[in-house]
Amino acid sequence: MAVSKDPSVSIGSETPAQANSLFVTSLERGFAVLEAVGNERRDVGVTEIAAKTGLDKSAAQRFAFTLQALGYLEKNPATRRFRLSRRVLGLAHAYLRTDPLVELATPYLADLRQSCQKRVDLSLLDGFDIVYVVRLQSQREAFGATVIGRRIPAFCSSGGRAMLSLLPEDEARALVERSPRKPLTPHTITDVEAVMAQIARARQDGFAVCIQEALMGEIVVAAPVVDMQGRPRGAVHIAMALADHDENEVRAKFAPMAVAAARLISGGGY
Amino acid sequence: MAVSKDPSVSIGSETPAQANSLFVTSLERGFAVLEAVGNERRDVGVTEIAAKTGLDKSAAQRFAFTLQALGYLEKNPATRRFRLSRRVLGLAHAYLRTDPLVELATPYLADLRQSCQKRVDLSLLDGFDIVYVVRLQSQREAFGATVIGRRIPAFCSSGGRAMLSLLPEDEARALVERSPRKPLTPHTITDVEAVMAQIARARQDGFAVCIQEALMGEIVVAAPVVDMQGRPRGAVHIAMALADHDENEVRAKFAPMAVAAARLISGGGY
DNA sequence: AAGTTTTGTGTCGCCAGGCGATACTTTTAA
DNA sequence: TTAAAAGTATCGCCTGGCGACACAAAACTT
Repeated sequence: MAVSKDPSVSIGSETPAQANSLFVTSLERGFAVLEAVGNERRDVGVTEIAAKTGLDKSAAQRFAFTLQALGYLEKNPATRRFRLSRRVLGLAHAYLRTDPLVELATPYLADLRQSCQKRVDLSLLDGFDIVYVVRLQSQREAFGATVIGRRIPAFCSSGGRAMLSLLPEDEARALVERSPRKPLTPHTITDVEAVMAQIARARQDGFAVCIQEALMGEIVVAAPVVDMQGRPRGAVHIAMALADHDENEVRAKFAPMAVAAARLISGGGY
Repeated sequence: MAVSKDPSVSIGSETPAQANSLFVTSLERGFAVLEAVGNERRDVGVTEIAAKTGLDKSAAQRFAFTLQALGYLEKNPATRRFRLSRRVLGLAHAYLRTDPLVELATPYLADLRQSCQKRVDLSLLDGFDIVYVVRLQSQREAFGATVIGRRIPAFCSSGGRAMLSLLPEDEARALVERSPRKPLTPHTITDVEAVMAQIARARQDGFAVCIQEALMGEIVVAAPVVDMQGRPRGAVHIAMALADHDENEVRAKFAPMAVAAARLISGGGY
């Protein structure tokens, strides 16, 4: 689920902050089970769930059973192991229908995709990562299905840097410093100062460009979407193959398109 | 969340079946709250959550608080009301990365989109509905963002009819009869016999065509994906504007492409 | 502006829902 | 065949969560 090593779904060490009396532990445990299952590509059994969540076997059994009864998990009758059910897509759909920024941005993104003929994404900042919330594929990209919900570290994504460039310098720096900066490709810039320089450049330009930092062969330009107070709310990405377009062309031709779209969305009254 | 009126998230009438001692009620309640919030476009407060779920105000408060603490709900500090958080996308992403059919189908769908230059979808059957799990947009469609997770009644969708055509006649009929058959457009066929006739035709043809039954101006052809036992596992859709293509062209040109793709996916060892 | 209603927040004692140890059954591995 | 491991079922204890109530803060009304 997480892009990095997966910061343990475990319950073991009681989340200290939420010792609040309103906190319903069972719910937390249920979600821990759900995420534990979701983190594995293969089906997982109750023993393994118990191990991954820190719950004992009985609890794992009960929560898995309940999630299955609710339709969020499916049980393979043959192996008696669990996997996520299509049902979880319902929540994502509800979110996408609900979020005002998504609703507002979608038509502008469609126009942008139409005019640039490249892959267009909308991402949001969430903790150390950006999350893709909308993806409009380009005509010919064969790879990557719909990566809705995918998370990428903000420090090495164009969208992340675009958004960070609008935060106060110290906030941005703090986030970069505290972020696990595991390189995603050989080209990922991980040095704090170097990343901050990229962010500074983005602040000047009004957009950020990343070259093969998240995915080999890919160049991405992103412009930030802001709310009425000027704080970053998201980012518009245009992504393409480095084989087809060099940095100069991206900055000269595509960056202004991303900026224009982001500005339209920002001004849309969100 | 549901496409129809929304069959009440309510807890009130204890789900009788799941009186099993393994069933963890708190989890069910938590999800009821989550879905109650997701069903509304606007933010909802604890009182309203209580009303919609049948929980009392205290319970609604506790679950909403907990879901917020877990990151699945966001609280607007101004209105003190809740909405779904982007966090729910994580589950969808995990599902899409996990499901073997999705993984298997994606490259074939990309090829199909490439060759037909239309919108291509993959759907699964779930209860009375089909659920869209993959969508590859066409080049110029301006509408509809990523409708991952959207549900459409099976009886009036091409994918649904394609899948139903491979079920035993009585099973298919039972599903159609018991399904709420509220028309989505003036062209939606709701008469059971008429729907069964469409399904019979699909059985013969190996694909189903729907014309403006789910969305005005849209014509869709779908072919079923089957598992090793020949039971339907999903459907490949090709959708386009009725303004651009008539039924004859769709049947002659696009149907074979959908069938071929579905067959490749079916044979992919799922 | 004062009153009135509605909605969100905080508290607390009671008790049933859930916890987890244990035992049983089935499957997988050796 | 045997053994180890994983899934399933049971059950008494006890604590987590339930829900009635009171309080505070908005949001309407007049």
